[in-house]
Amino acid sequence: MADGRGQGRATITDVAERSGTSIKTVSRVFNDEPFVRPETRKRVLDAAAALDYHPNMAARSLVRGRSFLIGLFYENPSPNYVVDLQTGALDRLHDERYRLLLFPCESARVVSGKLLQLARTSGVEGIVLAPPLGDDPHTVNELVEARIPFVRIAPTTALDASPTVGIDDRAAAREMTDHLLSLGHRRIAFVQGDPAHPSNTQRLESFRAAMAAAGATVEERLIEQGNYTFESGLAAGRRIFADRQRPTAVFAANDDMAAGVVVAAKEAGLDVPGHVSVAGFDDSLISRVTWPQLTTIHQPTYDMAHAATDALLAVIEKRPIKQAVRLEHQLLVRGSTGRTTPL
Amino acid sequence: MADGRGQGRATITDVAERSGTSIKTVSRVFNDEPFVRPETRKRVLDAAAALDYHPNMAARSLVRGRSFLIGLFYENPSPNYVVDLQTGALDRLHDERYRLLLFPCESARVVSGKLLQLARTSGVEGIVLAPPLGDDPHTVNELVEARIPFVRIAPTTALDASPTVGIDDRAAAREMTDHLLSLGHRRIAFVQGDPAHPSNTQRLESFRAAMAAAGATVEERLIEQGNYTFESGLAAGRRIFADRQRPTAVFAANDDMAAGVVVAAKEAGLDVPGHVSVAGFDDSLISRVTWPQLTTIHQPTYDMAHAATDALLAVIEKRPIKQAVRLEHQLLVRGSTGRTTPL
DNA sequence: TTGTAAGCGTTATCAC
DNA sequence: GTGATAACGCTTACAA
Repeated sequence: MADGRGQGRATITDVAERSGTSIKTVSRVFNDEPFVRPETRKRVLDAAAALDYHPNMAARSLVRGRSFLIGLFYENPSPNYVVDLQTGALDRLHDERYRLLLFPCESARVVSGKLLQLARTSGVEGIVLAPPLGDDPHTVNELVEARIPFVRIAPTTALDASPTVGIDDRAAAREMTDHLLSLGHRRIAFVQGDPAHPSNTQRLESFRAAMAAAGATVEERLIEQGNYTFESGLAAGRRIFADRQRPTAVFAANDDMAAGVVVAAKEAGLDVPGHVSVAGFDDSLISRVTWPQLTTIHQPTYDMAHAATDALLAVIEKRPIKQAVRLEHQLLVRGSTGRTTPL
Repeated sequence: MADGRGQGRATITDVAERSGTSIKTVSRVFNDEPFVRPETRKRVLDAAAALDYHPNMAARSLVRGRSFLIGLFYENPSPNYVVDLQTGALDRLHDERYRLLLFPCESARVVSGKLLQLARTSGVEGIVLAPPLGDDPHTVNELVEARIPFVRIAPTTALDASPTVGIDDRAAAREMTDHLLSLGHRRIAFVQGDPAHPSNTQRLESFRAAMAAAGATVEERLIEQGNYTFESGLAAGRRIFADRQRPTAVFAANDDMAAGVVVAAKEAGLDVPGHVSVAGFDDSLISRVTWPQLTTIHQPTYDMAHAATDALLAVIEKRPIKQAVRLEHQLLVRGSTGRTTPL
């Protein structure tokens, strides 16, 4: 309005003119700086409102040398998990000046070596790495060397390379295994996710340890391979149940795969949990959608993302931080596990 | 490096110096402008690579008066749908300079009147409105008046207020109803989502019309209310099956609710589809996770988001556009529907 | 308590 | 083909 450019939004100069002050004063008002007389402040605010003025983020970013952009990198194929993650981060960012940029790394769109480059190009000030990205040594090294602030969710390696937020995966897997053992199961199958994914390995190892502690034998042919998707769980379940010596329980490293196992069981004419118990991990939405609902481990994904974002902002703003935040998990016993009924 | 500021990223000036050219030339190279001799271009590129130079988005945005930010507004509570939406938009933006900003509007975080303000504050250049946001007349009016480019996915009202992308909801609902009718069902329940959500209304109306056309009676007590969530479908299913005169088929306005209905059926000791058929809408991941898998309508959510984003970029860049893009839907007959077996 | 002036890293104008 | 130089809208010394 003040200048002829019809389309143009009002600038700080327009507000200064209209309020009869200087741009510096307007700037002060919009940055909540002290030393502005209340009435001056009001004049500025009124003018701004009348002009529908909003500070130009680009200009602000430029002069401060900051982008106010946070990158969330994830490669989890479960939409439930992803949305929890996003919501946690977004909620923490609410009311902050920061914006969230999404970097879905599925389908190798982002190869290991590319992450840093992507971060650079997009100009993010900091990064939240969701599992399993936080366990890629190459990526972690690059990030450390580039001195880009980053926080990892549920990493299992190089724990001091960055602040971390997570749960106790081993304890959780042990609790689940103990739960199955306590129901009388001895022949238990395990469906793992990506074996290169350390948290998966932790769950598997903890499963083995708990089995050993109970004097139960882990049969290697019952350790199946999946990749965290529902489909991979379905395939694994089919293989498991094709065996004559089928297990009486299956523990999958996440809910999506466990849901697949449940469907495979149904296909094979097996009742869950009558003929076979199935346990998952994550407490994602899908665990409540199967029938029966899945016994699982509640992972506070939302809270972890929230806490991770919180920690990231602290790093960026050079506030004191906690290097490792450990959140509570919870064993949720639902309908998919029970005592075995002989066929 | 060129300047003493240790942390600072290389700037266009650094590249110019190192390559023995001027900043204008560097700018030309990075904007693919013509009139740069190949060897000069190479010198610039080499210098940039050596300096790990990346153009500063803030400066670029400032001088061009553009933010390169696109806003995706949605309020759908289904993570599967949301992720499809995001992925479609993100994939279209890939390789473009634009970035995607997420605006989840659930839980009334964004009230109707606030959307415009949010868009202004965040400086987005354009907006993709996912259903049901595109049917809020207030929002649509505001956006039109503010002259902010926006595209709506699957709106049902004010179709010429903006470019739109969608499927033929009425035809889809009719096909599904006909499918159920063809299986011999006559007493069919319908679980609707938010009644204020026109696409829901369209589905319901089309259901009524198809029923009427087949001479089947729609029983009002069998029109149940949900809100698109799994839980609401579960609740609706429980109410439906509590009735002595239960229907032989249930048509839910989306998959999440249909999945809830399936679980309610199981709770009631009913076999699906033996005792009751259940149909959904969307072909979201959840439809493949239930057992049996859901008969549903494939909504190309990913493609719609992709096309909507594509249209939005066209609007922003003032390229010619198609005002209405209609994508194909598909009836997917899976295990959850079949002929009724008398109890 | 308020204002002036100097940049921030680009792109755009217009000479050369 | 190429290069000075002026914006872009804002924050931040530094004055007043």
